[in-house]
Amino acid sequence: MSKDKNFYERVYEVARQIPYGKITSYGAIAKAIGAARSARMVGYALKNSPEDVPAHRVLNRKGVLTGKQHFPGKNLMQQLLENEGLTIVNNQVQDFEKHFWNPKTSL
DNA sequence: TGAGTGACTGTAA
DNA sequence: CTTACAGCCACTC
Repeated sequence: MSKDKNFYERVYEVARQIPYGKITSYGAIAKAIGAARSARMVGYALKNSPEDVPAHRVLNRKGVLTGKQHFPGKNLMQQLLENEGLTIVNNQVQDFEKHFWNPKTSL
């Protein structure tokens, strides 16, 4: 059981706010919840994320699908992103900054 | 209780 | 430009 379950829920809450066709980074979410240095934990939390959380829209700061291997199937994450109008080459999103969505901006 | 781990990030070479 | 290293926090065993 987690002591700071609130941390996870914060991550989910922000992740759910990611608009369709947009993407963000782990660090961005971490900052949004006030845990800028816990970007790694964001990814860890997303690993346990419920289905209503679009974890596939969360990438690392380079725009690489680092968590692709954690999704069911082999390239589900990429397919989901491509389905949202994004272009992915070599596990990396093209025009990452262009589609980047800052959680703090939405707050 | 302590050590190990990770869907990361920023800085250095 | 790319590659390497260290710092970071929360979680698991």
